[in-house]
Amino acid sequence: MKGCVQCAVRMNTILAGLTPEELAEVEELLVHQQLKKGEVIFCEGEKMHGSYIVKSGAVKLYKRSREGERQILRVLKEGEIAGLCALRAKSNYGHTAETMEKSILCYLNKNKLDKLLSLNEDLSSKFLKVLADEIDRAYEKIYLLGTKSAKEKMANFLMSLAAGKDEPVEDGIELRLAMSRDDIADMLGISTETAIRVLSEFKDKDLISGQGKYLIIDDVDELEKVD
Amino acid sequence: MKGCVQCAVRMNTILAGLTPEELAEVEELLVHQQLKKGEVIFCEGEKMHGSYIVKSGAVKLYKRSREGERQILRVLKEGEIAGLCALRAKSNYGHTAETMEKSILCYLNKNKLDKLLSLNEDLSSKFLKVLADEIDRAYEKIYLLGTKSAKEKMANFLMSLAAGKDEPVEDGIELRLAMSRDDIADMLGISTETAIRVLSEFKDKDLISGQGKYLIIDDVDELEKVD
DNA sequence: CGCTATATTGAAAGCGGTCAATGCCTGTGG
DNA sequence: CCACAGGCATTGACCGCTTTCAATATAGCG
Repeated sequence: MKGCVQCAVRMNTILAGLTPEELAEVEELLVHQQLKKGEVIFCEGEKMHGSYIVKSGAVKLYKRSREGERQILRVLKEGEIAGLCALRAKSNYGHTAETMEKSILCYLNKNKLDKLLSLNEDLSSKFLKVLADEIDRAYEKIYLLGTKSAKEKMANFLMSLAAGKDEPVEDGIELRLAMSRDDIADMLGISTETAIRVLSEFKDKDLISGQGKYLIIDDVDELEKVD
Repeated sequence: MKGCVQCAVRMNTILAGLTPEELAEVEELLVHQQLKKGEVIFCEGEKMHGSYIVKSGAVKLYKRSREGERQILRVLKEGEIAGLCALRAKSNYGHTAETMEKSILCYLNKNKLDKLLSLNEDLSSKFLKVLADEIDRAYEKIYLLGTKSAKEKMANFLMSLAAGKDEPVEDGIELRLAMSRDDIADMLGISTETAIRVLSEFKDKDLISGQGKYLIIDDVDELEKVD
């Protein structure tokens, strides 16, 4: 468990910045979990019991219909939190969370989280910012899904991945997609085939190159103008 | 200004439940505004300065692209809050807010709101719940936009309006849409013509009746099963 | 009472989805 | 080490839903 506190301090999570006493408190609240790729952390409709800080790896949040249609709502990376709905009054998870690769998570029990929040107003303030940021991100996604074509969605997706990198490789921006074509399609609200076709078209037009999970953006300017 | 405090108490807002002293505090923070239909409260990209509680009327939040495509993110009714992004670190509104009818708003300056939040942990807790609820709502919308057909979106929209009413009129549920076909289309991420055509089809199939802003859901069960 | 915005309908074109076949890549067992 | 199975990626053909463009109809408003 000591490791959890260590990681809370080192990591760029909302828990960073707590006082030593608070961390001692936190120590009792955190539970480490190591999960393999493809494991379900919690499931839509399941009774809600807490949140999970992603310490390493990646987690996708999604909803699925009875017919199997799936929409990926969000991909969480290191330092982000799954199950924020633990802060709500309602008591069931509204979506499913699943690891996309081997991941380490810190579990925060809801009751203890609530207690911690009521003790520490600075932590509340941080959570408010995290939630408000998440709303903004969600609004942006609603906008993209509601108004953009498949090509525009894909271009936007590739550029959002590129935004993380500040080291433009010699000729372009190198990306490694940590997900399948299927996942990409379900993030963008298009079919897998369309996703693949759009990528192929981008390659034909020399906007991108590479293959499989390793892609290179060769022409950012043109990608921005896709139409 | 006294009226603001009165309304804060009476209204079902997050400000309800504050102690008398806190309300006295709030009194200085609130500013009333009466706006006509179609007035812009704040604009995407504009420097952020505060939030607005909707006291009466309705407010739509939307984003718009350079080409004029518009996506309505959310419609706020009495008691809800526009400009929640005031809680974030970033300093610009991420979307535009505009009244959909004559509305009364209470303005909450950001700095004072922050102060109030730091003074009152219960208020922080309420805001956390409001924000978490909003995230859930946004996720649901992402799911609908990403996976559903025009008909399904419309059916879902009509039923969500019906959900507010508990008095099923003799033969069906009476709805009065407080918005144009254009607005509906931009909420669902479809074209105006498609929105109208879907409504016409529903009428042909006797799922709904009525015209203009007054519609009646005649067959909820069938509407739920729409394709 | 005309004017302008909104609502409605038609026809044609295009984007994206579905179905189907094939290729590719990896892990596994013989 | 190789063959094979299963999953993922890719491409083609075709179809249907949505959009777009255009023409009216209708309604709210000054």
